[in-house]
Amino acid sequence: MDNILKEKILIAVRSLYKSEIPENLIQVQETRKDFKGDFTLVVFPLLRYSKNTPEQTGSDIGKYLLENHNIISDYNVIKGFLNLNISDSWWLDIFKGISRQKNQLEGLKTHNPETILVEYSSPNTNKPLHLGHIRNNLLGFSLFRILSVTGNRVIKTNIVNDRGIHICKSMLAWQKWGNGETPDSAALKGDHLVGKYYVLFEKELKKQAEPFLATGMDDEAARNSAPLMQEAREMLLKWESGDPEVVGLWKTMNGWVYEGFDKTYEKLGVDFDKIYYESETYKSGKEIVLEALKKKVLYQKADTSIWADLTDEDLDQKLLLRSDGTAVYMTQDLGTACIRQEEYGFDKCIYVVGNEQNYHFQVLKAILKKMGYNWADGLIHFSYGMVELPEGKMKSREGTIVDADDLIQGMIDSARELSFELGKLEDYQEEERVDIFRKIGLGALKYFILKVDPRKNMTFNPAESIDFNGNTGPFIQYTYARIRSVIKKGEQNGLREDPDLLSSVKPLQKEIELIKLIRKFRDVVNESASTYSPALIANYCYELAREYNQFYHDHSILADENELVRNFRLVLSRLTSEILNSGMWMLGIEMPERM
RNA sequence: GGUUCCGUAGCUCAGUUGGAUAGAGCAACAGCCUUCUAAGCUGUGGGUCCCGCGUUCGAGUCGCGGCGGAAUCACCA
Repeated sequence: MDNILKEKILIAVRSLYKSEIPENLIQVQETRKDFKGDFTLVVFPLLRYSKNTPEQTGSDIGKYLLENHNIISDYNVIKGFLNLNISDSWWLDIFKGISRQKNQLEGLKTHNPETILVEYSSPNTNKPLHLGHIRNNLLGFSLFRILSVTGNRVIKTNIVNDRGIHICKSMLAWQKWGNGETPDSAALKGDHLVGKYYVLFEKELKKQAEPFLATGMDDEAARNSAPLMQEAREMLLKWESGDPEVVGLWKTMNGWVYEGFDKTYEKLGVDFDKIYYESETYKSGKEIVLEALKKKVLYQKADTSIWADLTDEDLDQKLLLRSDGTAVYMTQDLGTACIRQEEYGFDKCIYVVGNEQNYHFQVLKAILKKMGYNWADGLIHFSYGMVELPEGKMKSREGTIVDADDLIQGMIDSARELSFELGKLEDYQEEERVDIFRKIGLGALKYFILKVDPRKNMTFNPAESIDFNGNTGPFIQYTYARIRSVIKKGEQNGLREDPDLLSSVKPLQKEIELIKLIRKFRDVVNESASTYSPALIANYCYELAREYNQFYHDHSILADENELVRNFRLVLSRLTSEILNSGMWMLGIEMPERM
């Protein structure tokens, strides 16, 4: 549409001013709400060809277009802006085209399909998931849906950080003070039980570190001097050498954690096609590093540690293997990337990882390229912002971590309370209500997080509950439920859509506004796919729902006396509901039929 | 200190490749349910778009310099 219009304008100005005007000077945008018109041509760039005032240039072009194209029904000029009205029949043609689509996701698969891995979640196995992980999971899953819809082969992967000193801390605390406690005996989710021992470890460690602190040691050194810390390190060494007892405990406790994680993932509605474990991938990272050392891409220091020199790329030197031969974080990421390229031959691998690791991924890519892996160009760090509290970062030591399970349950409970206050769903079975409250509570949570530009840090205030009114998930769900209700009622009264009745309608302004928005859906999805931004879809859905609610408020759908109007509004409503449903689906948000 | 990111209404956030008088929601206040779901709709108040300079016909948007905040610069992950 915009392109068709642009083309017509280009031809018009070229013939008016008899010169080869470059295409990029034709700037068409949607007309602002407070002016009359549908699209606006900015005429300033054309003045050097028209050699005339902005006003005169605008009306010359407007007059030409009005005379030569029946798409244009009217125009007006204000300062250097030519506002064009599109004829009703054109809007209706577009509308009819969209109404014939089987579903609103049809026809989005336009660009060349790629194989894309999306890595997200990536938890540590020593504590439960928190709000930061929720943002990560929702973004990753939504990206998967958006990229799939636009025609790519997308593989969801998760890499679990299941080894290292932090895991040993929980293990050691459990061993010392756990008395054989299990998730069953404690009636606690496995990840929370393990997290409890991690916290206990830190608490005991702090106690033990105090005497050292008193001698004037700094915090770090004091903690390292505590016997508990030394025990934890011994345990890590035992784990790395395969000590059966330690490995056994490690397996048991990680198993508890996975059971707990699975429940949280299920609640969030996210899943994975392939899960990697660092305990399995770090070895191949070592091999790759040793190989690269042979090829002299890397170098070895006197203490036998191995390094990459990236100083000529304005990056530092980076350690890849310690002098004792053990791997660091970067090592395993190198290994994992190579394994993934072998297994999937991906075009892109998108890492959904917080912006605190920007440097890490810059280095990761640089090292792989230095090693000669050209596919490393396809590594993309999807760097999202932190979730912060009003007073700053969440800190486990200060107990300000917002737990994922608690938050989810709290949202579902709030949905129930609000529904009760409003006197909704009273005639429903408890089973059905539970399902609806879950959809609404999670809808509110997910939308709250996904509507924000992923790159930016965002604030969550635990003291203020997440809203269910205004620019929220439930607002959009509510709009959807109302439409569904209208359609069902129409069906009961024998009202069915009739495509043949669409041509002779005279749409009202509000209805045209809706058609414009409906038309825009496809562009928004493509834009969100190319910029990796679910937020665009979220904000679009809100805009559409708001526009529809105004229409719904002002006009009757089923009770209008004109059959043509009833039919038209029914189709308009149906399309709106389908697009809201599709849009929210891409955000991983489910829509209730009633609420 | 170096690098990167951020700074828009009291609060949380939008703001397309630079375009007209910078928008929503929350909170506050005032209205609208005998009618398809009021988790809705309408209205009022609320702004030095951090500051300055520059580029441009035109800057919240681009460039430079400040100020403020965050992250990172580990033989942690």
